[in-house]
Amino acid sequence: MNSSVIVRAPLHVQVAERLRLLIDSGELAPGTRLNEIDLCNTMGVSRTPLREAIRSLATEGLIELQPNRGAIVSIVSQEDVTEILPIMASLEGLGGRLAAMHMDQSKIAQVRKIHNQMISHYKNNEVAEYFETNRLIHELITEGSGNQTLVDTINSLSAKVRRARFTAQMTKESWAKAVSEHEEMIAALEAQDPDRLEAILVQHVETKRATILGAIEQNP
Amino acid sequence: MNSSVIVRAPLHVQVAERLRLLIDSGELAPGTRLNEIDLCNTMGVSRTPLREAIRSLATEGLIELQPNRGAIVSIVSQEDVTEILPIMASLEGLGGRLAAMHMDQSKIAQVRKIHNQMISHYKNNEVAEYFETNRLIHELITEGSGNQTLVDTINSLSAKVRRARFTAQMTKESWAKAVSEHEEMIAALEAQDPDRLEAILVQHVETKRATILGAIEQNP
DNA sequence: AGTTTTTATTTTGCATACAAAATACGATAT
DNA sequence: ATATCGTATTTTGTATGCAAAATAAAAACT
Repeated sequence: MNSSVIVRAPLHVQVAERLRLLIDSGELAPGTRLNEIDLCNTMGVSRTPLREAIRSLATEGLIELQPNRGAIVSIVSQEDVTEILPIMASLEGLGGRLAAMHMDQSKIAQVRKIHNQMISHYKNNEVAEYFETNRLIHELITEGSGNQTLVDTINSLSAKVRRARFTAQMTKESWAKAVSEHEEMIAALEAQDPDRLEAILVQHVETKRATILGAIEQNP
Repeated sequence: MNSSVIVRAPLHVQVAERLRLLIDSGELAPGTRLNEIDLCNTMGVSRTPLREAIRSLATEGLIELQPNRGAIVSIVSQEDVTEILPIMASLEGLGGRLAAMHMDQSKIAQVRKIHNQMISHYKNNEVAEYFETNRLIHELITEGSGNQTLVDTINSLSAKVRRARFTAQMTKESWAKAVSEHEEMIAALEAQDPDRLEAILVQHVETKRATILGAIEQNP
């Protein structure tokens, strides 16, 4: 008996993953029309699994179906972002509250470690590395909630905001503010203070919202 | 030129809707295996659109794919419900907060009207009608937030909890408590007090959580 | 009899083929 | 030259066919 059977994922799942990656990386920009035959050729699969993958990503919201006219990479509007961020604030706040209650010392220490890395990236002005460690910290805290549905829900919303790519527009001031909020986050987490961590995370997303909307104003 | 073109929905969308209905109504019970050929016959379509629909519902979480072995109606576990309800509490709270800020008097009056209907259903012990009006009130408040993404997110989570069908297990006490919380909700809404409405809604979902978990205890 | 092995049947996964709609193109008319 | 109509081509939507995997059934063996 073998309980760890290796089952290679179905084609439509693999295709969905590849498409998600292409969309997330911006290689398939928002608004791009998805030509089935072209994609089939580049991916080396037939139309059936490709179409199944497209349907999946459509229900995920990454792709928009246009009946009889195929599908396009969905466009994340300013309104979408404005709608999503308050939801993210609530959910990240909840995640932080639960994480402060449930995370053990070793995991908290791990977050602290990455936080320190992030700070040094900030000081060295290493933007890409900063964003990556930043993302990782939020991910670890959310996962620390122990609520997988919460993690999934946040990820799905977060993916859309990320795709809008306003992050690069961060000013010196907003960056400094974000970093100082992160200091407070870690302190609240180490103190295992749910109320405080929740409040800081809600505030943190609010800062993010202000940053993003500020950036949008300048690029109309 | 005609801007209101009638485009009949693609088959896979129609099929997905019918499947969703069958699952939601319990006609397709959790755990039921979905035989493609059988479903094709009953629905009068070929396997291609059916499979596309199944993939969609799978990413929605209503269906679980089992590679090389088809799909089953996904089973909502007690853990799932335990995870979902705190999220619903946060989101409904946010919805209420926004609704208290944005809803106009006529819409608030509409909620009051349905609330009064709900109360009379409660007094007459009309359970089904009570639940329907109850659901409608929550829907109206959430929609009153003006945040469509929030509405969608809540609906998606709510659908899973509803499918678990623990609602029938409500005791006299928990029912009374829910009703009194609803009185407070309406008062807060009419006073257009965001903080209060948010707090009540969070509390309300907490009551629901206690009711459901109490019911689960008795039916192991 | 019970268990394993082999064979047959069903069911899913993927590819292809055909039909319908949409788009692109060109000819004709004004 | 532009606009409109009609035809050709492309692209999507749906159905079907074939291969592989899984399940069920039958046979062989202990």
